[in-house]
Amino acid sequence: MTLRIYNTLSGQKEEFQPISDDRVRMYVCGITPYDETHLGHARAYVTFDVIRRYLEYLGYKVEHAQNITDIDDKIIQKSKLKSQSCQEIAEQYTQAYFEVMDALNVKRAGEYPRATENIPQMIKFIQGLIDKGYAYVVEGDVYFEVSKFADYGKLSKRKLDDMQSGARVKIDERKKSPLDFALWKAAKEGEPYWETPWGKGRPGWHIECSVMSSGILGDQFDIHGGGLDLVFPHHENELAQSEAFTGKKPWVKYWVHNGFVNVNQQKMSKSLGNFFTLKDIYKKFDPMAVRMFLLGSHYKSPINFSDAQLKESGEAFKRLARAVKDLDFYIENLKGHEAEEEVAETNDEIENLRARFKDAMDDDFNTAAALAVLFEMVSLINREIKEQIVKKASLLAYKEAIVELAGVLGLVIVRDVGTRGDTLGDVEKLIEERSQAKKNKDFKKADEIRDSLKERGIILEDTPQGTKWSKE
RNA sequence: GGCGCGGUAGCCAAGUGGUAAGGCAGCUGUCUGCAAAACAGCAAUACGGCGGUUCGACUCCGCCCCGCGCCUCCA
Repeated sequence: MTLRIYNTLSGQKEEFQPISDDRVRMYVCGITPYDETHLGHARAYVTFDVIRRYLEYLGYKVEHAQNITDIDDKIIQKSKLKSQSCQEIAEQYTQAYFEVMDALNVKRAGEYPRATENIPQMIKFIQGLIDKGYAYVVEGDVYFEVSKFADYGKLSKRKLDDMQSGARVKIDERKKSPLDFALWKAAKEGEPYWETPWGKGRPGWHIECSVMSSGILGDQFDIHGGGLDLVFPHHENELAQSEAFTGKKPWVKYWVHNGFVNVNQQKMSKSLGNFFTLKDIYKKFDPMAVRMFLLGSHYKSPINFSDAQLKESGEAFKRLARAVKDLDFYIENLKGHEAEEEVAETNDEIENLRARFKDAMDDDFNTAAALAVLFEMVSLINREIKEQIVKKASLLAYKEAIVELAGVLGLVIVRDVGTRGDTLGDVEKLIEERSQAKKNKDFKKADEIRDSLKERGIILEDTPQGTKWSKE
């Protein structure tokens, strides 16, 4: 099977064929850093992180760029509120963003272009649109004239007439059409501005993505992504600008959009005030529980956030992580070697599971189905350990496979168990003491040791091969 | 009004024209000094409603009901 991706532009799943054979150029709409990163953002960036990881797994070289909108109304507002420069505000929240994303194991993009660092290119781009007759200047503002671009609406499947009748926006009389959108905004008193041929001002929202994506990835590239809420107007407008400017179609081959995170069946959003920041969520839950939660359903479906859901995802993650810890333990402690046929059989099983994992991911990145394959592997491993039909060689092979596939989903299932020598030695000494106590049938003492370690977050489990310990 | 998404066991969630993955929770058993984990098994006889097409639909078609989103800054 080959990879198929749902393309918003065509409204269908399409076979994925990048513009050049061995590399994929992907642009993801990034954040406007004026507030804390919340779960909704996590959904978007985990989605594209998985897409990137899977493409890399398939052997593509992925060029991944993600913008940072470091100048905009919200930032200006916040800057006034906190008496800090826009730059400071943007920088602060950008760093906060990286922190919470790192915890989620989201790979950093190759480039993070900032709007304010690309102003000359934007001016050139806008001037080009004016020269070609797609844009006009009104009192220092520059607008894109939607009616000049025949394909307008093709991404979001809207007709100009439908929109006009339904528009609830207050109409700016200076614009030729209410749908015309700002490429450039004239500066207001006290706002940051840049000099341009048409006066002082700052960029509109959409222009940066057109300019920066093509600046880094070229006039045409493979994947452009973001949340479903960006389809209109943001991406529709970007598309119009870019294709109008270069005359090349399609600007973007595959448009990919992720669904929302809901709270009590409502979209999590800033304006509703029902958003949960990752920083706060991490106080109660492991970031991997969050990742698991996001991976548990298809990236386009709405998902409902609740503590109970995250807890459940955390439990599921633990089952996965435990399986790997167990593998380590038994690789270390299981005596003897298995027959060659057994190893061959293990490799067959792994091949089969790997193929099914790939089938799932090939179907528009079906992480929920891929995860199911991972859990089947866990069951298989646990059963074979229990029945003692596998030994070291098979266990090593299983471990390699499960870490590999979990890695494609960005799940970190192998973790440092605390390598500080003294702590480790201390724990092992206590375990030894407890084993002695158990031998002497001094269960009271044995339980005390187990309880005291539990208070330190260390769980003991007895097995026929000895006592296993792990951190919670 | 326009466009779009969803309604699968107690909960979450894949999926298929021929009687349904996986996870969480529950119950029983095995193992254990006890536990934990794991394993085995059980239970829900799970596919919004009504019609239609078909030998056969949860899966296709039509209508309806319910929930949600976008159309305005938003991942």
